[in-house]
Amino acid sequence: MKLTPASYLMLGMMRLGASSGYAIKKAADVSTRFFWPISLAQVYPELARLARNGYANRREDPHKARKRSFYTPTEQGRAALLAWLRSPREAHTQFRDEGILRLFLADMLTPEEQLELINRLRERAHKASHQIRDEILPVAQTLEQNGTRYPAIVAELGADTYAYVEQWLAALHENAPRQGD
Amino acid sequence: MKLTPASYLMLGMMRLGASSGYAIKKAADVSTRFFWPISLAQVYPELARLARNGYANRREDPHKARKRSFYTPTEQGRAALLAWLRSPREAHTQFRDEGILRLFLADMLTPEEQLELINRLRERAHKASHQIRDEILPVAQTLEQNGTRYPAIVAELGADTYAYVEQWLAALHENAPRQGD
DNA sequence: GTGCGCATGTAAGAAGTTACATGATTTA
DNA sequence: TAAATCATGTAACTTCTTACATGCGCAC
Repeated sequence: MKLTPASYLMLGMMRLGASSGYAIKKAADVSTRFFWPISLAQVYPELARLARNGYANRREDPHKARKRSFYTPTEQGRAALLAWLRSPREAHTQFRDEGILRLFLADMLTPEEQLELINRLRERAHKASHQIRDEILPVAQTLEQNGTRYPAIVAELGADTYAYVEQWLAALHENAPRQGD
Repeated sequence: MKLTPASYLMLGMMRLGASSGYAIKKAADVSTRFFWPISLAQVYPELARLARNGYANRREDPHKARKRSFYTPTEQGRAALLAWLRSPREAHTQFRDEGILRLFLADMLTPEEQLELINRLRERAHKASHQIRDEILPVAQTLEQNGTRYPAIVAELGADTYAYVEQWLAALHENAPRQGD
């Protein structure tokens, strides 16, 4: 059975204290959303798959009509997570951004439209940076109190990088290429 | 018929002078690869779809045994591309990065392993920045000579952003969080 | 008692990838 | 003449998304 980055994300979230599918999804929404978003329709089947293959224990809450399941990594699950973290295997990355694609083709627009587009992209970077600082970093900082530091580091990296892009686009807007430059 | 960002990418590449499926793929590899990669198995069916629906003209090279097709955008295709460029519709973005996901969960590693991981990510950013400068920017700069400026702007943005991340990770490596900080 | 957040799942489909299959043309 | 590159396409598969369906529990 092949584990994907989403599998490791989920095993990692279990280790950070999220034990139900719903909780894992909520946790991802306030932490990994900017570099590895997941959807509920992924989470439930993948949890079942992890349990079926010995990477997670499933424990059901019996005293409710509607059953709820709690998951914890097995020894095998913890070992697999650690092995992946240590593995030098080429990291899967995919970055797709329709906004940058528009900018790439912006020569077809009028100079005013070009400035508008640059401005929209700048605002988008601003918003991303602030969302990370306001919604994601505070959660990471509570984790920091019991010694889990990297979620906050990653959040800072994200917020700083978007702030850098924002500033870069602001400078481009100032000195935007004009006819005859 | 719904046009996707990949459709617009392909219409845009046609306008920049790439007229065959193969040429479009090659052009994307030295330009949009970092923010909208495409594969040949996407390109050919999508070109057929664009032609079938009136967004592109297909012209076949007849004097060869193995047929080659050249595409140009129709009036409808050019209009659709322009409308999309101007549209304020929310840009589709997806950023998935297994390396950052590893960093997010790096608290499970030993301090030495953490430094190694940071270093690998730093090197990766270094490589990306240089690939853009060495392989993508020069091509964009030849386009600049006939007034097409934005490909070079986008390449600069990419190279600078990766250089910023590289530098950020180098600083993290210097001041890496240690037991007892 | 109604709406919202918690909670679990399935179904259908979009988008993209890798591998396969084929053949032409160029260059060392 | 062999290898690399140009060139076009299909098949099978993976991953992920949206929409659907269901129901609990609490707060107002």
